[in-house]
Amino acid sequence: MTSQEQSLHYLQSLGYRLTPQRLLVLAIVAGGAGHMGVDEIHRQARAAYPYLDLATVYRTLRLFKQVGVVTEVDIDNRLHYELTAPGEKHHHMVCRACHRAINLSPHYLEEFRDTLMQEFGFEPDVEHFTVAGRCLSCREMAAAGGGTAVEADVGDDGEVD
Amino acid sequence: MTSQEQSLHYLQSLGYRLTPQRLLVLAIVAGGAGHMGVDEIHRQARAAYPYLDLATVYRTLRLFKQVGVVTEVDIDNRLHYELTAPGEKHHHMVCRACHRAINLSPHYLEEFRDTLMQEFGFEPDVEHFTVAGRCLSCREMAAAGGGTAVEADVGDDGEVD
DNA sequence: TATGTTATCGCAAACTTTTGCAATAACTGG
DNA sequence: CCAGTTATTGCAAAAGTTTGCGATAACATA
Repeated sequence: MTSQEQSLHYLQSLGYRLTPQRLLVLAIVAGGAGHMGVDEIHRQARAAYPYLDLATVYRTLRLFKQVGVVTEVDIDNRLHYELTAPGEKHHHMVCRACHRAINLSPHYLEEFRDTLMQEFGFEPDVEHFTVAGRCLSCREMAAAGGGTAVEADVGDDGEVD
Repeated sequence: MTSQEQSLHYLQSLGYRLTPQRLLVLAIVAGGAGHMGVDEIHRQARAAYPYLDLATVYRTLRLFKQVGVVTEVDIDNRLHYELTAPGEKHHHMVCRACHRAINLSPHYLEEFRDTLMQEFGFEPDVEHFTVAGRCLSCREMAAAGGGTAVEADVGDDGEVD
């Protein structure tokens, strides 16, 4: 049984229905390399089934995320998804300058998770964990440029016109 | 010099201009108790200055967040802001069931931050850090209900109609 | 105080994501 | 295999957030 079939069985066992739309979206996310934007998933899906609505894509991906079939990553204010590989799960560090997503092994989070559980009884959503920040190369570039804070901000994200 | 005046001086020192709109938004966020939604900030601002546009509120808050004057929290897919209290900063745990935001001392993050810096050269945005998850009371309630996964999901966020 | 430069604003429109609703189709039990 | 139940879909519209652009106003300089 492939990983996709496993996911589908799992959905069914939770009481969700298996629809062509869900099969299609799952196949596309599984086929794509790395994190895919919602619009790209929708475009590919329409190639196979033109009536598939964007709202369905959003709903489907939200469901997949909820049950743990896919992992959601926020990249530059847009949602991206990738297949959750059971056994080799990972989280993400997203650079707010270059918007690259770097994988992060769950090992780095276990300690943090345990602390939150013990101290607050709060169960963090480590399935869908993302840290924003700045990656090494972007930090080096910013340091090399060495401008004022305002100039640096312009380069980073265009806040200043 | 009040904390607000400090923030304004800081903005100016970075090369940003002091406008009535920025003063107003800052005063409102400073006056509000806890995290405020964007619409609420906008509503209060319009009471004092009716022409202030929602886009300006968004831009202003984004700027404030960027320079560290306010802290952004995502609560139930909506942006909320609160004044950043220097010296007593904190982060947030947002429950995905009841949408309450629980404060988290930065102490719990220092270790994690250091690890990321050392291992990957990645500088996490600890200024604006939020963890999603489920709080103690919501987890207890879910456990008490003890329904199926589907029923539990309905109660949680209405995904299933 | 007058003048020039340009960051910021207001407006309108775009974009991303969510939601209400009637019609449809997936599953269940007979 | 047929009928009943209801989760899911497509569509349309709303909600939340961002962006382009010309006009305005904040700051710097003289």
